[in-house]
Amino acid sequence: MPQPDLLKQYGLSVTDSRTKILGLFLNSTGALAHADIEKNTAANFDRVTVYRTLQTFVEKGIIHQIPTTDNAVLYALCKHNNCTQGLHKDEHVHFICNICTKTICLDDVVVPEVKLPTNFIKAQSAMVVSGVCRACG
Amino acid sequence: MPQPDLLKQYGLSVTDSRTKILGLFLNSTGALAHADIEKNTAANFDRVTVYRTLQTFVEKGIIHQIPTTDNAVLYALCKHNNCTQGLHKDEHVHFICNICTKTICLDDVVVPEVKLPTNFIKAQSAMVVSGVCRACG
DNA sequence: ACATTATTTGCAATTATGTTGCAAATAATA
DNA sequence: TATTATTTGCAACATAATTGCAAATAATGT
Repeated sequence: MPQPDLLKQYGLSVTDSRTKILGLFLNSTGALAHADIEKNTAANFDRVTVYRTLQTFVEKGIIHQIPTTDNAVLYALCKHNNCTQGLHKDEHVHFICNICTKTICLDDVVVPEVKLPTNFIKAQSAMVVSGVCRACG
Repeated sequence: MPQPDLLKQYGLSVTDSRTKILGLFLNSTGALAHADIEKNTAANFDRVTVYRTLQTFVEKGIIHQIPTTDNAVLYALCKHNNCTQGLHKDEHVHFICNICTKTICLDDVVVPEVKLPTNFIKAQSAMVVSGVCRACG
């Protein structure tokens, strides 16, 4: 589906920045940082616009934030369509390659369950694995 | 072991800031953020000193950085003594309580293994679970 | 205990990161 | 195409983090 239709489907008005930024995600294998987006859009959008676009996409369930070990802020597309307004359900493992430094969503690797100590109640869980990715191995 | 001896053991010169900041970690149940440290040291150390002290502790394997889902930067003591210069081996699960917002190291809950896709090679893994902790449940 | 050497600290300046209000520009709609 | 609603970009602000360098402090050898 082309970007404009995708945006409409999520109830968003179609603007230049949204179309281009969504395009970046659709054409990227790994996750993107705020800085990647600022650099890679030929048309330069204001920092604020990028922040607000990313925020909107997260709220609508188009992209999700990725937990990292080094506390960088990364985003990637929600590929299984079970994310909705504000509720993200992408409990898949994320992989950080130490060679190419890309972060990849392992969409088919589910975060395993763990046995918590008594009286701890789980709501959500996230897992990040680092190492060498397929492309670099 | 008192802080000064601990510092010496790690090959660090004993200074006021290091002793006090290490003391904070030793007396704390949960993880600490940079801000916690700035607030809780009676003697006010410069922000830069706090940053550099934390960095030194991480390098020496005294504390480790904790992955969080909301990209806050948190540190906690390495309790099992298998962390060395630059190489951290604390693959335990971290728990974030949504009520008291504390982050707790579940030192005895090991991060489970996952089956990665073909040609992905694992080096390290981290897991964060959020929910309600024992104290708040 | 003290002088010398090495390390650490704090300050100032700089850079990066993220937020808010508001007027102008753009998109949706009727 | 006119009207309304939304979005953008600017300016200002707030916070977080890094660097160079001189002064202060700790370690070392005698």
